[in-house]
Amino acid sequence: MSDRTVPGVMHLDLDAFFAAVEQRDKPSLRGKPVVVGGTAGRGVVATASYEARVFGIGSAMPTARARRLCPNAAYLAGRFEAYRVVSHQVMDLAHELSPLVEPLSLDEAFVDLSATRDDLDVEQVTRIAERFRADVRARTGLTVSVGVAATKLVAKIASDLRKPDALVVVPPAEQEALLAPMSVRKIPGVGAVTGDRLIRSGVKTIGDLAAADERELVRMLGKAHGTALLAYARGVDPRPVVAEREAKSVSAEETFAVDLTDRRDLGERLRRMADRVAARLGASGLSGRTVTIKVRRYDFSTLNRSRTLLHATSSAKEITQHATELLAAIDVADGVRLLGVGVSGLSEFSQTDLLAELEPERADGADDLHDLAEAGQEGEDETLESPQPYGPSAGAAWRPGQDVTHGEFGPGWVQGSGAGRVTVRFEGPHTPVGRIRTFRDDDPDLAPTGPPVFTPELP
DNA sequence: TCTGGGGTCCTAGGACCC
DNA sequence: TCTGGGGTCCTAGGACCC
Repeated sequence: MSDRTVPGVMHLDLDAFFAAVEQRDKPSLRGKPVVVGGTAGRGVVATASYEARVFGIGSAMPTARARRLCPNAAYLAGRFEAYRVVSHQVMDLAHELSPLVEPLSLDEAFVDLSATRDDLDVEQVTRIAERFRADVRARTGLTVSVGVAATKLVAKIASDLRKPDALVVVPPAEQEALLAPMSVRKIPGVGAVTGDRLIRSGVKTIGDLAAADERELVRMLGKAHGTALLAYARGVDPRPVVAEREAKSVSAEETFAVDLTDRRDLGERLRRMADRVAARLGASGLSGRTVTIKVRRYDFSTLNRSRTLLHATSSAKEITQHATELLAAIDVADGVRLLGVGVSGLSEFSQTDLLAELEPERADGADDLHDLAEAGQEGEDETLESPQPYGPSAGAAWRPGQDVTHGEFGPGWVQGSGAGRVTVRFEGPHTPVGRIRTFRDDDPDLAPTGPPVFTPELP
């Protein structure tokens, strides 16, 4: 475990990650504004390239607004397969530094450098971190910002301090002076609501927070949040770097292009989302006892309804059954904007699941305390790859950014589509800027592919 | 400007048990 | 007949993160 007087915690954060992978793989986008996220009507920005940020575009902004701010940016739907490959490469490099790597998302992780070394000092961690950053660049072609400090809190703040492509090491002795003048909003966990509450009560900086009264903070923010924030502000952060945390829930949700009111329509979508959740549970050998649905209404108010079973399940039919019953009790007449299904209270594959797998015919549930509820009344068997007859991606067989290949022109990517046409630019990570061609969107020579292979330059 | 999708953690109240 | 305190589980909602 890390010693709080030694700069042993490293935080890594890939710069504008999704957009950077797109620019790497699409030469025509290098140096240009690129926005990755939901491209349909109700989409929001996941990542904007630094060139796009100049126009005021940032994460979580509605894409419609981003388009007004910068109509000429490239708007791409995202290629998570490609992002996962890169993320893996970076996490592998992190594991070369320490066995204690805690991923926070595809593009962020903590690494406990002190797990394998004693007596770390500022010079040593600087060397380690700079070599790591060079390795990431050579292996993936991307830049990563890194912060190193004695605690998670300070390491994370440090990695953000001089982004992009920067290393900031905070010697423990300088930590307090660094934090004190910063806005309380810089503390991860202090968002819009907590930030406003603090600022309205006169607590603007981390220094102010460190001097605040604990009882007052607890009254304002609750026990856990109040005491934790006060400790952070005073430089106290005992959280260890924890490798491999187990998943606590699995869910799927969808925001519709237009609000829905039709129960059959909603039920069908609920069933498809339950299929996806069940497939993911099955793939990771998990099942769960609590089924939850989420309903966001036309006015953005959000309801959750859940039910805890006597046994754990990963069955699509069973999840659908319970989710459908939960939905039946909700008034949808005014319009549903988003619908979701989740399973929590997870455990490793349960007995019932094994039985169901071994004896698919038998559903008598004799050994089952709960009413197994003879789930699928329609008797219809769920398939994982059901076609999507409607939805926000209606008719959008070609998504912007998608990798494709053409019989005559070779590999490329979709720039845009509509009105029966697809526009493709033919280029890859190691080609010059490519030519553009437009095809009928049912051109038999055009086919989707996986991501292009990025090969690092050899030393 | 009009708000994604995948998660985590916390709080509060009520049921229930000892 | 009235009144305890603590612990756990469940449900619902909300803040927050990337």
